Amino acid sequence: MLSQKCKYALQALLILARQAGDELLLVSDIAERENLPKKFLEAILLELNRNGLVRSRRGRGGGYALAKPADLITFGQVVRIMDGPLAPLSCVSVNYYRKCDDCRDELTCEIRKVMRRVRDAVAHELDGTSLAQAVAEGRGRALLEG
Amino acid sequence: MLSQKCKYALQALLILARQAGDELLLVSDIAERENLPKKFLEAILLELNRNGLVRSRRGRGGGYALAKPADLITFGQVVRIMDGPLAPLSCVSVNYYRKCDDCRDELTCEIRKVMRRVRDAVAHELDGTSLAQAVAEGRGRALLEG
DNA sequence: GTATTTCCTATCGGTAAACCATGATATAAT
DNA sequence: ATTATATCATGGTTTACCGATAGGAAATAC
Repeated sequence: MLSQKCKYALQALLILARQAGDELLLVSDIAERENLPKKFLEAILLELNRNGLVRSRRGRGGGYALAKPADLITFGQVVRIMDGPLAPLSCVSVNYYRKCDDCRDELTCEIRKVMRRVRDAVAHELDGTSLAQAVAEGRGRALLEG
Repeated sequence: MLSQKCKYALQALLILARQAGDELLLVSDIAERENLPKKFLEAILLELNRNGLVRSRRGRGGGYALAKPADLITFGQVVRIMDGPLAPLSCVSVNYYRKCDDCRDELTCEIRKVMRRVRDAVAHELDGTSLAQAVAEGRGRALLEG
């Protein structure tokens, strides 16, 4: 299950994605629009900023915007930043691989084989869906294929 | 990510699945073979018992065996018992559906649409793989299709 | 009736999730 | 410059869950 943090991140990013142009949005505005806890959202956007998905300006007239076009930001990127590996087992993770503590032989582990397929299926969906696609889909029809 | 508990459960069940016939296996034997904490495994098998995946007999000569043929027990069943919903959001869960706390309209939520596909992909893999298939696959080739 | 083995309840330390409070720092308008 | 406005940084709180263990009750075989 996705963390609350990750859900909030996706909500915020989708709002920014819908915001055409380079207009900056305030944390408080996003929080209000989506009913998110403001301080928590602040921390989330900060993390997204450090990871290059979002850019910011501080001080009066400041705020947040996407750091790149919405079709270059995928759900997979967001989930990995917020919640870590997509894989159900670290030993089948591509981006966060780590051997299982007590595994005698990774190559013959039946659980691993199954979970590898799960990981691939999840990654296929999440890495294959961008913010732009999700927004378009929400408008009634998927206009962008990726 | 799967919990440790769930991993242990799958390991134990695969051992039982490999055990032909109705021979009972001791908790201590399973624990020893797979290097699992015995007391913890005890609790896990108890839970699997209460959920009908496993049957037991107590006292001398007692132990555990699968409650039904290995091709009728799927990874999906096990994961749901141990870790709950497969879905990344409760609002897209089929077996554990629950509305998101702060969702204004479930039907237009873009995040939900994406996560629904993820859920389906995961369920397809896990519900489509039985203990028997995993064991067969481990022997080099999948002999059973389901 | 005694040894064996599962069943049941309770507990515990550690860790992470979800926030909140406070203040520092950068920016723009006055 | 000063002030109002925002983001940035740090640290704490509360709650809940995860992984595991302890101790004994209940059932079964010999």
